[in-house]
Amino acid sequence: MLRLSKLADYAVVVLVRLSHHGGEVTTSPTLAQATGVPEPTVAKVLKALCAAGLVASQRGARGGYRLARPLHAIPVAAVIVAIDGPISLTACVDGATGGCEAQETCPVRGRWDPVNEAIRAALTRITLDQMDLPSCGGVRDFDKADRPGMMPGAAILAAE
Amino acid sequence: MLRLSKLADYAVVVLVRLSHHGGEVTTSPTLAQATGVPEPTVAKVLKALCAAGLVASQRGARGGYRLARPLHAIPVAAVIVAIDGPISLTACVDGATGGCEAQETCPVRGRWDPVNEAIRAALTRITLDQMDLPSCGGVRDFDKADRPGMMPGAAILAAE
DNA sequence: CATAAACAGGACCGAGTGGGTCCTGTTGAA
DNA sequence: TTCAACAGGACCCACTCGGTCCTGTTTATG
Ligand code: FES
Ligand code: FES
Repeated sequence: MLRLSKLADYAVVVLVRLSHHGGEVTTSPTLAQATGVPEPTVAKVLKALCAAGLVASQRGARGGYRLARPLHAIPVAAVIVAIDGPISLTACVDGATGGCEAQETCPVRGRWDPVNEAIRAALTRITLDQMDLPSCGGVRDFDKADRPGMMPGAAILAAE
Repeated sequence: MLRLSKLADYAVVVLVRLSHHGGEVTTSPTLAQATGVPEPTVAKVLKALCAAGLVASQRGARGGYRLARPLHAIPVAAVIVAIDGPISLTACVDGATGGCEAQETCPVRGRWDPVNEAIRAALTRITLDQMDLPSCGGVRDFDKADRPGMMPGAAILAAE
């Protein structure tokens, strides 16, 4: 349930990895090497993050990306919004695919708002630095570059 | 972002509607009429809910469904789990689609757990009765059956 | 000034999944 | 005995998303 987009997961990985480079600009191929995520995908993610202002880009030769803010100032909500965007195309919003024509009589009209809000709050409360520090005993050998088949993907939030 | 399955939305609508029938058994066609959700889909949802123990079924002629517990005892998390199930098929769980072979070195290994937990808590805290009572001024004419094109679908939780 | 490295920002395609439908039992009240 | 209604599958199609690629544009560097 509540499937999180895999791209968003990648974004978190990339951002955390990027933070380990200090303030130095880092190229997307380098990040791809370090994370094991295919390079084009890393580039795609970084572009989105840059557009959202989470990372700053340096164009031209010797260019690359740099964190725009420290990790502890980036809530996961910001990352998710940057990647997946505030997908407004609900059936309720625009009548794109035969949307609900009886909005004012819908039994759950606006009923998801509190749920929505609660989740949003939870996602805003947790920042990226909390996903970086080793707290569950995992191996943290980030210095070893090129991890072959690493594929971040705790991309599903299973309930219970 | 965080797209909620549409079936889960349907389930909430059906459950709330079902609660308005008191303890009387109600057929799925009746519920389909009342909610506007296509009948086969309602049946599908009800089967899942029955399997999860959220509703009780009465087989045979004059059969139907009945709430197994009052609304305030059903957290939305239970509904979502009943419908979508604790989808365990993460890339991390089974190596189905080239899953991560370097789980122990993965940078975000287990990092989503707190987020997961926070969302789960939020979803457990909110119960179905909170999605029923009119609190935002919406029209609540449940007694008028057959709503033509009603299509529940606040199925996307947009963040910010 | 020429060159190459690296980002920008699209278009594009294929696989996977979930919404929706249908069909065949099985149950049990009338 | 009959029929309404649930049980529990199988099934198909549309849509989305992950992933790739291509063509600019920018800017260090020699
Ligand atoms: S991708 Fe499965 S543990 Fe990191
Ligand atoms: S389906 Fe859009 S308001 Fe209910």
